Amino acid sequence: MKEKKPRAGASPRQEHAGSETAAPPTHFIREIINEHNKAGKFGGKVATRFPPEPNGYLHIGHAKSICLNFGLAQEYGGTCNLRFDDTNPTKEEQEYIDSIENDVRWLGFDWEDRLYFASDYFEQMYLWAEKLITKGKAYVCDCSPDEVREWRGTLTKPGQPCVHRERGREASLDLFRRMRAGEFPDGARTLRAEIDMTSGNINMRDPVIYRILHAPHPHAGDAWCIYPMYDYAHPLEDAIENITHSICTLEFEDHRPFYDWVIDELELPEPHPQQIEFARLNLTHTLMSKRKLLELVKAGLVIGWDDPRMPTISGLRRRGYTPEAIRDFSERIGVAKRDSMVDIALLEHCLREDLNRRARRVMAVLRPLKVVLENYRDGQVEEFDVPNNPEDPAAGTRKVPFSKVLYVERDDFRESPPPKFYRLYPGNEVRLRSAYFITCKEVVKDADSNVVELRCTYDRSTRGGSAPDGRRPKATLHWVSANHALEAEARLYDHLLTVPDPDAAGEGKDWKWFLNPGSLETLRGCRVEATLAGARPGDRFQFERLGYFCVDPDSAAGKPVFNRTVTLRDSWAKIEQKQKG
RNA sequence: UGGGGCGUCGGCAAAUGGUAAGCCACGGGACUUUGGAUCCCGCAUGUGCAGGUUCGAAUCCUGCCGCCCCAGCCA
Repeated sequence: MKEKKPRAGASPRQEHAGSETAAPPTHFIREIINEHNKAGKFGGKVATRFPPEPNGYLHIGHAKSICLNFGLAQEYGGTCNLRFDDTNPTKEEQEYIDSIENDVRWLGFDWEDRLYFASDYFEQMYLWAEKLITKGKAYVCDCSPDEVREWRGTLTKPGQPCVHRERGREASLDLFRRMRAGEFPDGARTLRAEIDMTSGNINMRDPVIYRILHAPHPHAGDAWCIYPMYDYAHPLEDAIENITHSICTLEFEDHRPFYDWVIDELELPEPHPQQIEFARLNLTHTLMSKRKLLELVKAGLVIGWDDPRMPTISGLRRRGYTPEAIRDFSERIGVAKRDSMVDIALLEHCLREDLNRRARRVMAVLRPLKVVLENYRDGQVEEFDVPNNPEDPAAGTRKVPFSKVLYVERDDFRESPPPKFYRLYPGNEVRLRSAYFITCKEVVKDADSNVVELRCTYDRSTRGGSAPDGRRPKATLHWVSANHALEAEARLYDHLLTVPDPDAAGEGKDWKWFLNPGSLETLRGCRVEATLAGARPGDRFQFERLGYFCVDPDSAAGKPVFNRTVTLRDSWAKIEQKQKG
């Protein structure tokens, strides 16, 4: 948002660009704009818009579009409008409008006073529709949906005009006015553009531009019972707002001829907005379809739109993602016209890079294993200074209490260590971060031979974590003092899907077949540093050696809940994985 | 078998006729009080395929092949 992240050194791309002014990496849309500017097409102006339909929550794919549209406007000293494309009241809700505004703002973009609704233009659109009828470029059609489909032909068979095409302008105008007046039931008639039933482009075979929908509208209320179709409305919205570059996704490429037709036939002022299509974002191991996401929410497979496993902006936010990381990601993936699938590892990389720089470090033991220091005095408590962020000395240090009974991570102990395991095992010495070296002397088990406690000794000469004789344990462990730690819940998230691309994983399996049953693991009884007692929902931390965590709104006083945003890179896990084959 | 797009490393993606950037991932090494971070090194004798033009082709031409989108009164 406000702070410009001073990345350690210039970005490699910028270095490649070769100047201090760091020209952004280019892409075909920038080139189109540059050409327009060179030719003076829009008088050097750049006016874009982000036009969501309020029928769901925004996701990471929308973030790409938001960053593109608002980013381009910023770059070229232009403007970007937030415009709700609310032409279908049967699917739209105020809740979605609110969430979208919130998400765009959270991402760090500002539409100032340019918040628009397509529905605010309905009267003008209606008047223009009448003009089309008067010009003989539109007619009221009485066909049923099935009949429309039949007359339309197929991909390889041209369509044919229905009788209503010939009914005359006056009749159409009269009927259209009565449609608006509410004389007909839903679906009884439509207004259609009159173009070419034989066009190879099916979008030009007299597309429907108005339909009857007796439904209240979340923004326009009950003012209308006929609503314009996207294909008719969108070019007009753009024209009304003097949009110069109307950026949308690839599937609308086929619609561009109609987009231009509408503006041309209505003889709207030049220069007309230019529609430009780019490839939408696809991300591995997740879903990028509003329909499927809605299904997850409705089926209760996730707790809501903001479930931290969701690729929604609200889900990512709750998970602990930062707007900076998402914006960086959007820039790095580039903009092109080829269908692509971006590895979610890149998103995670951008996040780690951002969080590493700014997240406060803290020690938290997720799966506690009790450690008793046999040679440490009962009741003694020491406090150690622990750095808050090694990446940022200015973040200072904090005091962390240490005592005879501690907890360490259960994963950090093995009774019989595999090769290259450097952590605790009988007889081995390790460092407790910022505290002492300890050596495992004895393993205490319960009746079922579960390890329940480690008896260790500490070396008092290693206070602070370094030995006078210079010996250096190969492992440094995080820990908490049993009597001082705070109990917490941790929610560990993994990918939503078990496969990178459910559509490619095939064999006729539905995407739901690939939902990851391990996408959420809830851990209770975690022990965290007492300094976390004052943490507020949304606060982010690095739990040393484990990952980045974010305080969930489900937290209660004294009972914090942490979402694991992303793990740290874990080279031991890789070694272990390889050992397992 | 109509129309519209797109094919460059495992994944993104530059190169705009002058001899294949960068990032992620992956592999190796250095350093390390986070097996974190950081830093080094490696990673397309070749741009879907086949021809052609040219001193020179990922870029131009021809012909194939493959993938995506379109038959909502959704957007």
